[in-house]
Amino acid sequence: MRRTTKEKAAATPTARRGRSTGRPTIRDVSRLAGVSRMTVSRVVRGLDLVLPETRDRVHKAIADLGYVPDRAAGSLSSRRTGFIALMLPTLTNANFSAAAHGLTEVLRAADYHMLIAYTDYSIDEEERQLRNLLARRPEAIVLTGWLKGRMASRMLLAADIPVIEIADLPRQPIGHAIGFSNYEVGRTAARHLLGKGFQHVGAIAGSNEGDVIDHRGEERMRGFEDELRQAGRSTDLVIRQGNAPVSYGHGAALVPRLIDKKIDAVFAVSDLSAVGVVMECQRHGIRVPEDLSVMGFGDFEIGSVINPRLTTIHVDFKALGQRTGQLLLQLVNGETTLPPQRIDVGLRVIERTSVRTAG
Amino acid sequence: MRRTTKEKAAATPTARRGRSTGRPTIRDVSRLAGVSRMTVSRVVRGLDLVLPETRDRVHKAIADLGYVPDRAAGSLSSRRTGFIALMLPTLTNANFSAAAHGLTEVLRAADYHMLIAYTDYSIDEEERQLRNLLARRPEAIVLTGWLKGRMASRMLLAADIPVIEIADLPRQPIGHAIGFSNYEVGRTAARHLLGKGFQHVGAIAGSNEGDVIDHRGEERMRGFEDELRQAGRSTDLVIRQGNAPVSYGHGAALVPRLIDKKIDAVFAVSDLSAVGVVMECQRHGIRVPEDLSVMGFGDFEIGSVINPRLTTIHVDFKALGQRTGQLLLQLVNGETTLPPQRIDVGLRVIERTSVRTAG
DNA sequence: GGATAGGATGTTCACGGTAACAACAAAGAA
DNA sequence: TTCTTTGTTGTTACCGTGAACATCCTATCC
Repeated sequence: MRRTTKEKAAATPTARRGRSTGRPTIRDVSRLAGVSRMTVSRVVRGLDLVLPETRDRVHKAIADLGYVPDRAAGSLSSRRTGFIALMLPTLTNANFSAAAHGLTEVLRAADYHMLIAYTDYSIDEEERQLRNLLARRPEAIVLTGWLKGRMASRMLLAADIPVIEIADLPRQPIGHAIGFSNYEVGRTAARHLLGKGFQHVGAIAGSNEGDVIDHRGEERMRGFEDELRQAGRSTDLVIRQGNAPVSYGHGAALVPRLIDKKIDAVFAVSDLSAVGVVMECQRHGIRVPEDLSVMGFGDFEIGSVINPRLTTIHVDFKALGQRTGQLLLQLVNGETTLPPQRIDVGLRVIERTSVRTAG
Repeated sequence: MRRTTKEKAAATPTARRGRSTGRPTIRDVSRLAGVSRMTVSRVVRGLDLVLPETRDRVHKAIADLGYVPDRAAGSLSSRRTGFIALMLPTLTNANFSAAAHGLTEVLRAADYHMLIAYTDYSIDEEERQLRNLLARRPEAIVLTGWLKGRMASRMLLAADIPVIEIADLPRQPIGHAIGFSNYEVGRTAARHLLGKGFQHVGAIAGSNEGDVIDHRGEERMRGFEDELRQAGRSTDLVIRQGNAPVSYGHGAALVPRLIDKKIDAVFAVSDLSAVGVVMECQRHGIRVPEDLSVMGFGDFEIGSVINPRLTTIHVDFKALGQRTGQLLLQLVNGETTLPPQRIDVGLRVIERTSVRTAG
């Protein structure tokens, strides 16, 4: 020790004053190591301004006490929380969790922590969750919803942090946007099926009633219908029924109506629903794709496993998450002057065997 | 205003001193509403000690400024962060995310926020992630792994917060435990298949090599093998191959070996792997269950959709998450004297049609 | 030898809230 | 009337850390 610190030592180290808990703080470490709190702080943050000998003494004290720095206190002082907020409709969708996964991967390396909230497709939850997230002072926020509320926008504005909207590319982005067009997904699906020569092209999606709303699915249907109209076809075979999030059961339940309507090719709003259709068809002795062609969206793993393998539309959600992470890092590391980015990660049809060539 | 506050007003409200950012703070609200910061704090927390007239004035100021309280600052002072930490192996497993979902649901109502970290089945990540979590000062922590490291235990101890281990019931719980026995899963599966009269009973699981380890799957295999031995059967037909987390491809890839070994009933470590087996069998013209009976674990939704529907073992992960949430709330609300709980949520065989009755 | 530069460490104060307690007014009790 | 109680609001002092700046020491240079 080159110098004696003037930091006052408590008469009894065990005597805790005020509101403090029993957890070791930076002060305990500093006393044990015989240095100032600031020196400990420097060691903890790996600032490399400290003599190796001192550093080792501090590290030993940290290990002895099982000290873990309090990031809440740290961020209060430094104005950097190391949080990135992420708002999702649900955790139980493989594509969203793939995006979250890609995001986390990139940010983890930079010592950022994702703060995840999800709304279960409920609009009311959105504002509540947003407030909760912002209260943690994230350095940036990633949204998947279409934030509508006036109060929500006000809060986002006051928060004054970078905003990235992912998954669906909004027409009027709040800040940056990385994703793809669900509208184009619908158009692409319709174009693909029409191109195969089908006469009775239908689609199945959830209906949007009450508080639970799936904008993304509805966008896909809009695109699908527009493409149908443009080709001079009727949109009567587009069926909306059941609530988001749709799953296997959704598709299975709609098979009777598909038969009723004599549909020969159907686009399902999600691969899960499409798989449900295929499996239910097997039970009814309806051959896929001979009697009914089925196309999905999302390229969920299960689609590539079933018989026949599912034709679908692929979007690389993990890459989407990773790109978001990279942009995020640029933004929080000072490149605040970056003009609003709008990145379309695109989509592509994966042709497998659940769609035949007709006519 | 009944009294004039002595809180010093800045000469120029816009002039920011020190390190502060542009975001409105409780002080800005207090000035605008003409009350003390403490009064604002009471209104924000809904403490109902404030005159309605004053409360309204404060609410208006909050709305005007778009003020969102800083929870980091609040928790530093109150010693309550409102965080519950959750460590998972992965987010992309439907059962784990169901548990996370159930947990979040319960805690959300009590204004707690889940802080999620996941390790991707890597041991090295575990300690790093644990440190990151503890740095946020969660009021309790929920673990799914088997924490091994000495340092990890030291940190957990120093954190001095309730610990709940979920999913797998450990032999020596650190604190509380809610879950089921993966060992029993294996035994139950073996018993079920043996009870059906099969002669060549096998199983497929991941192998545990390198840093990536799936304790849970291995436990199931241990139980399976023990039951086999106890029945005087050979365990030669238990195949370990591929890394956790296993998915559809795992099962599909192992079908040739199942044929090779003339296995007539197989237990897959996970439904996903089992579904892979079933689908691949269809491609090879192997009939399920006539030629090969298949049993899975986890009761994933897809299992109830495929043909034939998958016989499996069900554990109610969502309920598991909810019960964890309820216990958590008891623990953080003062019931610290609660003796260590050990709750077995049990498991049950779901008989469907992928397993036949033999001999 | 004295001035200067730079490395290692220390001190002070602010970050944005809240616990604890104090102060004061109005209403009720003795 | 005076004392006590109750309800509302304010003041003070922290919570644990980091930014900014200060200080001390050693090495180097002319």
